[in-house]
Amino acid sequence: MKIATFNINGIKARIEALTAWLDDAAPDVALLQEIKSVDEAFPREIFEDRGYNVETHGQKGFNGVAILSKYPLEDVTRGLPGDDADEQARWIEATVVGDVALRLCGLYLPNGNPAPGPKYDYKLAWMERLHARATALLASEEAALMAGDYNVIPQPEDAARPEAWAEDALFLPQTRAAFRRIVNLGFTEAFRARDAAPGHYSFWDYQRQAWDRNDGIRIDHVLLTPQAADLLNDAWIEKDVRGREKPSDHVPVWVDLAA
DNA sequence: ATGCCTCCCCGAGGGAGA
Repeated sequence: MKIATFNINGIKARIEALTAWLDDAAPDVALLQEIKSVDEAFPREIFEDRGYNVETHGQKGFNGVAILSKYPLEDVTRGLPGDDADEQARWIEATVVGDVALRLCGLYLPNGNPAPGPKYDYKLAWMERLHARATALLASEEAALMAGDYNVIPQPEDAARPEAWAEDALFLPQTRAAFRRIVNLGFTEAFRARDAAPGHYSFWDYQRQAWDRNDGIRIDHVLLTPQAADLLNDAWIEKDVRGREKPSDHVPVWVDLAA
């Protein structure tokens, strides 16, 4: 089963690039972030016509996550538990059943800038809720993954210019520690399990010719429970998508599971 | 580099992103 996570930066602006990518790359499952659409406005027919089941958790203007799947999506839940007052659409879960059942969690972790400040407080609180959900997911002993835009640069080698991010919410020690604390519960970070080399990125800013200068950061991640990690065939970043027509500023990050 | 683009809201210019 080939699964990709992709921050598309707006479904309306990305519909042509996204459908071209789907037709070419043919993921079994695509976890999408930043759909920037309410559920009613999401063009689900375009994907259903291509054989995908569609589940969305959108909101007006920004944020929003979705799952496209060639397998039926079961037991769908929306919203990260732990704060009933949180109205931001950043989390969706569903189960797919291939050779084995696999729980999918799609996430769009808050950016958190400027730090310090209320937005950074929200990011850290959200990561604490993620830690709680991750703990429960491990306790279930299911094959499961949490994939999406984490807005976390885990290590200096995940940025072309780490010094430029020293004061940024994506790279502050407290951010990286919160991420490590989740991974260290027992998850496998799929890409790093396959490739330990520096210089692999999943985001390049639209500004300052960041793509042309390869001034990127790696912030889109797939975390696997042990039961899912046992199924890992491969993981990779589809870098060339960034150089296509009217691209998102992120590119797809993939795993291939024996599931 | 106090965001130089891009996308969203709408229908001008501001919020958000990273």
